[in-house]
Amino acid sequence: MAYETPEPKKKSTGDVSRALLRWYDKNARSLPWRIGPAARKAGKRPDPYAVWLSEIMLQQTTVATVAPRYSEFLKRWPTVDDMAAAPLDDILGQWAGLGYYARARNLHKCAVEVAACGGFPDTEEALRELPGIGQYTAAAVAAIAFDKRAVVIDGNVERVVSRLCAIDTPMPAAKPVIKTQAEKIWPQKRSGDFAQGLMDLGAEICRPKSPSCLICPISSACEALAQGKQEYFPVKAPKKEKPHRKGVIFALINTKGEMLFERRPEKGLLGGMLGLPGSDWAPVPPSKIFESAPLKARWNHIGNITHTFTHFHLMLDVYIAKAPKGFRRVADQKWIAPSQAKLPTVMKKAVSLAMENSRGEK
DNA sequence: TACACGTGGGC
DNA sequence: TGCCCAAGTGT
Repeated sequence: MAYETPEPKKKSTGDVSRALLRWYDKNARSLPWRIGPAARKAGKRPDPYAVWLSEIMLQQTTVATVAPRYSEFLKRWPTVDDMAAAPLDDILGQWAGLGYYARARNLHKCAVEVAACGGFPDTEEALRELPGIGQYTAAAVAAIAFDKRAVVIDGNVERVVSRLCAIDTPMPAAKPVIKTQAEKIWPQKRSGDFAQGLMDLGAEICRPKSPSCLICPISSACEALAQGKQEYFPVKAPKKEKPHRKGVIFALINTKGEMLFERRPEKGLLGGMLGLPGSDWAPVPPSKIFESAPLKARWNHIGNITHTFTHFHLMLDVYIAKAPKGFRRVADQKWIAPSQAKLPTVMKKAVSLAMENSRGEK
């Protein structure tokens, strides 16, 4: 018998947005910064400050990581005016461990600007001018907080749309293609719910690995599924190899058991954060190891720690010593009890190793 | 356009 | 263990 399977009925673009919104109405994740679809329909609007804060924290960071940290931020600084009035170092300390510290520096800068203007602007264009707000965040805040129609494209949306339309141009060249296709399915109303629905779909159904196409509300319109190539999209360029870098780092301990920390330069890696003094991080270990030490002392090598950043692997040799009588810290240095220091993770690792080996050094 | 910029969890 | 990935932005 030569009968072919009839082509399944494809949905129109309007059908896709209706199906997605219907799915979102029933399956929206309950998140601390979110007004659910039912309350939203009843007219409840989220606080733009809360939406903005959550969006900044969620940049390249998982929902599971952000949720508790978001609540702490909101409790400490309930309004944008509170945040604007806080010292930058308090923001950075509260941000410690979250990574991408430029977000925290821009968070403060943005809060100051917004507080000075009496509130957040409500258009994508004006939001886009604020520090730390790029194309994605401007669209997200405009849509979610202000109910504006804005095409919100994050990693989830890219994945869903590239599969839906089987876009085989490799990333990031596919971005304009994805934008064009997203524009076609984007509804005029409920833009914020549609964006969040697409993101929930990407997180829970249209996952990077083993997507749950069987329960996907828009599977009948999915070209990737029709081709049996769900996981093939989005097509990505091959990754570059991470280089290895090395350095040394010094833990100086005083008689109170405090450790000497420095505030790192405002720009660049871990900018503005607290860290232990040490060498630069280069492809080779420093030739004159003790030139970067905070003083001449009997430094005791206790081992090394490793850490992988986005773009390189790092190995640091860790040295400890006890501060001699009469040692005076310089301006940007501070004595802090190690348990109380708000540190980036790589520094936490070095401090932990130093603490484990500090018997006899304090 | 390409790269700098963190971290923790999953497999 | 090591690689992939997560609601991106700035330069």
